[in-house]
Amino acid sequence: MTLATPRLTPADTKTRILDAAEALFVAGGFDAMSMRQITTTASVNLAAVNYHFGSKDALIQAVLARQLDPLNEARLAVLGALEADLAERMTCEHVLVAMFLPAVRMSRSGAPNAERFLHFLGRAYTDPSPVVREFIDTHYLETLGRFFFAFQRTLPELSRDDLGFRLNFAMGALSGILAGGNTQRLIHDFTQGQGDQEVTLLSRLISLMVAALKAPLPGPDDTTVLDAIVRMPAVGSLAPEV
Amino acid sequence: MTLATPRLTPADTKTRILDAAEALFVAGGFDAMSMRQITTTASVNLAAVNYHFGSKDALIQAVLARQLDPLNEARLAVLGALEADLAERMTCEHVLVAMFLPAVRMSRSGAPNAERFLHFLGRAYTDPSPVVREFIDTHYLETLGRFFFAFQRTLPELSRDDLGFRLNFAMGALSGILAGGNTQRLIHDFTQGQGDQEVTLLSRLISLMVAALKAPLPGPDDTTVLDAIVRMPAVGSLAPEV
DNA sequence: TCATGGATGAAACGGGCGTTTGAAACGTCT
DNA sequence: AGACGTTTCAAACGCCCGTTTCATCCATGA
Repeated sequence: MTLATPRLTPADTKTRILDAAEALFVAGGFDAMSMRQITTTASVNLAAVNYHFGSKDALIQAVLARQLDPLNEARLAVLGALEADLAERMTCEHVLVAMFLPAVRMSRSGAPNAERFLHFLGRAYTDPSPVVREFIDTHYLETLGRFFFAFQRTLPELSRDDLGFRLNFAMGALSGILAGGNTQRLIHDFTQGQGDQEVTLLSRLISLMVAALKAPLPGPDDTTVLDAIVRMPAVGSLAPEV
Repeated sequence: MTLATPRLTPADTKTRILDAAEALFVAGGFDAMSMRQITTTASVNLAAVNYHFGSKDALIQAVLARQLDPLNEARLAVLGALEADLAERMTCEHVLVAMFLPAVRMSRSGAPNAERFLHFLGRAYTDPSPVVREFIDTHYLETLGRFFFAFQRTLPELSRDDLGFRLNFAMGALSGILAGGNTQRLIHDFTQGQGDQEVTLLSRLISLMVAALKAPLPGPDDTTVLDAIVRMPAVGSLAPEV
C-alpha cells in the first residue's frame, strides 16, 4: 500500500497553523485565541486544525512542545556540561546560567525580533489555562527536578522547603518580567548599546536571582525590629478591621 | 416622590452576588466565572447581575474595588504614618512594611481562613483579562506612584529605570507566590507554630524583597567571569541554533 | 385601599465557540 | 485512464455565553 503525497506539502499547512497559533498565543494567551482567528491568520480552512491536530488543546500542546522541548534539552545539556567541567566548583550562578543562557540565546538567534521568544516563554509560564498549566507542569517536571537538585547541591545551607520557597519566588519574578514583554527595552536600558548584550542581560538577571537565593534568613534582631514597627501605635491603629 | 423599600433589603442580593462572584474569581479568574455560575451560586435570578451592576464587567470592578480600595487606603495610611514618624530615618524595609502589612492583616482578620484574601490579591494582580488589568492599572496608579516615590527616597543609589526593573521583579515574585495559593502552608512552614505568624511571614517576604532591591549591580568582574562561562567550548557548542 | 415603582423571575435573543460532516479537489500509483 | 488515500472546503451542529424583554411580585405613600 502506497501513501499518496499531499498536494501541498502537509508541513506547510501544519506549520502555518502552528505559527499562527503561536503568534496569537503570545499576543493574548490560550483563551484569547479562537479557532476562527487561528485559521484565518494561517489562511487555512477552519477544519484544518481538527484534521491535523485533533483538537484545540492538542494544537496548543504542539505549539508549546515545538518551542519548549529544544529549550529544556539545551538547558539540561548546559547544566550537564558545566557540572562535568566544574564538579565541586559549581556555584548557584552556574546553575542559573544553565537555566537562562539557552533562553537568551534562542531569543537572539531565531526570530526577526529578539523579544518574541521571551514573550512566548513568559506566556507559557504564566498562562492560567488548565491545558497550558498541565502541560508545563507534567512535561517539564523532570527538568525542574534536575535543576532543583543542582540548586540543592550548590546551596546546601538552605532547607528543602526554604529553597523551594525562594525558587518559587525567583521564578515567579522572572516570569513576570518576561510576560511583561518589554524585554527589548530591558535589554537596551542595561547595555546602553555597548558590550555583549547577551552577557549583560544574563548577569543582571542572575545577580537578582542570586540575591534572593542567598538572602540571609531574617534573624531574631530583624523580627524584633519589625515587630516594633508593626506594633507602632500609628501603624497598629491604622490597620483596617474589615 | 417616595421611594419604595425593596421587599428584601437590596443589599442582600447585591452582596450575595458580590460574594459569589468573588469566590468564583478567586477559584478560577475572570474568564472562568460565568453569569450563570455566579447567579446560581448566589441563589439569585440570572438577570439580577445586569439589573444591579449593569454588566459582568461592572460587577468584577465592584468586586475588585470592594477589596482593593480599603487595602490601598490602609497602605497609604501606614506609609504616611511611618514617614511622619521616621522622616529621614525611613528605609526601604519600612516602605515594604507599608506595602505588605495591610494585606497580611486583612488576610488574618477577615475571612474564616487566612488564605482567602491573599488568594484574591494574587488573582487580581495576575489575572490576564483586559477588564481586570485595566482596572488595576488605572485605579491604583496613584498608590503605585506614591510608593515608587517612597522607594526612590530610601534607595537613592538606584536609577529610576533600575528601580522600576527591580520593583517589577519583586512584585512579580510576590504575585506569583500569592497566586500559587499555598500561603497557608507557607505561613506554617516558616513559623513552625511559634512566634507571631504575622511578623514572621512579613519578615521573610521583606528579606527577599530587600535582597533583590539592594543587590549590587554586576560589576565588570562578574560579567567577565560570566563571559568566560558563556564562551566555554562545552557550553557554547550546546547552544541551539534553532 | 389602591396605584406606584423598585426588585424578581422565566424565557428568549443573537452571537461566538469548538467540533463534525460529507462532498469536492488533488497527487499518486496500478 | 481509473481507483485510492490524503487534504481542503463550505456548511452546519450543539453548546454556552452575556444580555434583554416583559410579566409578576410586593412594600410603600397618598
